[in-house]
Amino acid sequence: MTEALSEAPNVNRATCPSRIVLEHVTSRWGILVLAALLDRSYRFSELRREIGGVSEKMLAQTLQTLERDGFVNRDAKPVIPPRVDYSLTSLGREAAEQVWGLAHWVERRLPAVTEARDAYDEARAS
Amino acid sequence: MTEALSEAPNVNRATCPSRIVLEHVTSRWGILVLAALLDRSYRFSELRREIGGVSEKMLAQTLQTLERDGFVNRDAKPVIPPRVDYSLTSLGREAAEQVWGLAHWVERRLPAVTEARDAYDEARAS
DNA sequence: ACTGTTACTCTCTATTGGAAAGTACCCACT
DNA sequence: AGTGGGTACTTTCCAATAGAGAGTAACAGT
Repeated sequence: MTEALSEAPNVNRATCPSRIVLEHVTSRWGILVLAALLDRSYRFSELRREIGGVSEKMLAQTLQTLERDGFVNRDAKPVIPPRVDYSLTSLGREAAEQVWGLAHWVERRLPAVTEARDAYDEARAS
Repeated sequence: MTEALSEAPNVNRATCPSRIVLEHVTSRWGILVLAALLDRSYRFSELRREIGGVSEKMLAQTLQTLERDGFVNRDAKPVIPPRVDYSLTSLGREAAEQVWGLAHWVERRLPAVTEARDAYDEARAS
C-alpha cells in the first residue's frame, strides 16, 4: 500500500494533515476560544473581553480557522451595529471538551509546576 | 483581596502563569514529545527519528522547557558517544495522558474536519 | 590520521505574532 | 450638520519566534 492511499492519520508523520488540525485546536488562542464557547455562545467582542490579552487580529484569525475546520459556527446578523454570534458545532464541542480538560488540569497542577521550576533553577544557580 | 495574593489560576487572565505552562505542553513539539514518552523512555536522537520533522534545535529546546516544568526527567550517562535518556515524571505522565487524548481525537476525527473544510471552501469558491 | 556517532549549541534567515490604526456602517446627541 | 460611539473586522508595520544548517566536543574503531 502506498503512503498516499488510505493511510491512517499519524501525528508523528511530518506531512500528516492531522498535525495542522492539532496545531489549530492547540494554538495559543484556539484553546481559550474553544474552552470559552463550551459555556455558551459569544459575540466577537464578548470573547475579546473574556479572553485576556487577545488582539482583534488574532481573535478574528483564530475564529476563521476554527470555523473552516468545522469547530465553530459563525452567525452574522445583518444589523447595525454588527452582531456576530459564535458557537460550537458538535465536532467543536468534542474538541473543546478535550482542551478544556487540558486547560483545567494545568490550572490545578500549576503549583506542582512552579515547585519543579524553582527546584530546577535552584539546582543550577551559580 | 488583591489580585496578587492567592488568586486561583485562571487561563483567561493574560498574566496568569498557567498560560505559559499551557503553551509549553501544547506547543507544536511539546505535544508530540509528551505523547511519545508515554510509551517508553527515548534517547535524544530516537525521539528525533520518531517525531517527523523536528529540528535538533527545537527538540532540545522543547525538552529543556519540559524538564524545567517538571514533566520530563533527563538522564545523561557519562559515556562516549553521549547517551541521554528522557522519560516522563509522574506529573508529566498526567499531562501526557491529556495531550495524547487530544492528539488521538484529532487523528480519529480528521475525516470530519477535512469534510468541513471542503464544504467551507466550496461555499466561498468564486 | 581520519571517520563515525551522539547530543547538543550557534548563527542566520524566514515566518509568525501582536499592537495600533484604519474601515464601514448607522444611531444618538448637540 | 457635525461629532462621538459602538461593532466587527482588516491592514500595516515592527518585534519576537521558529527553523535549517553548520559547528563543537569527545572518544572508539580502522
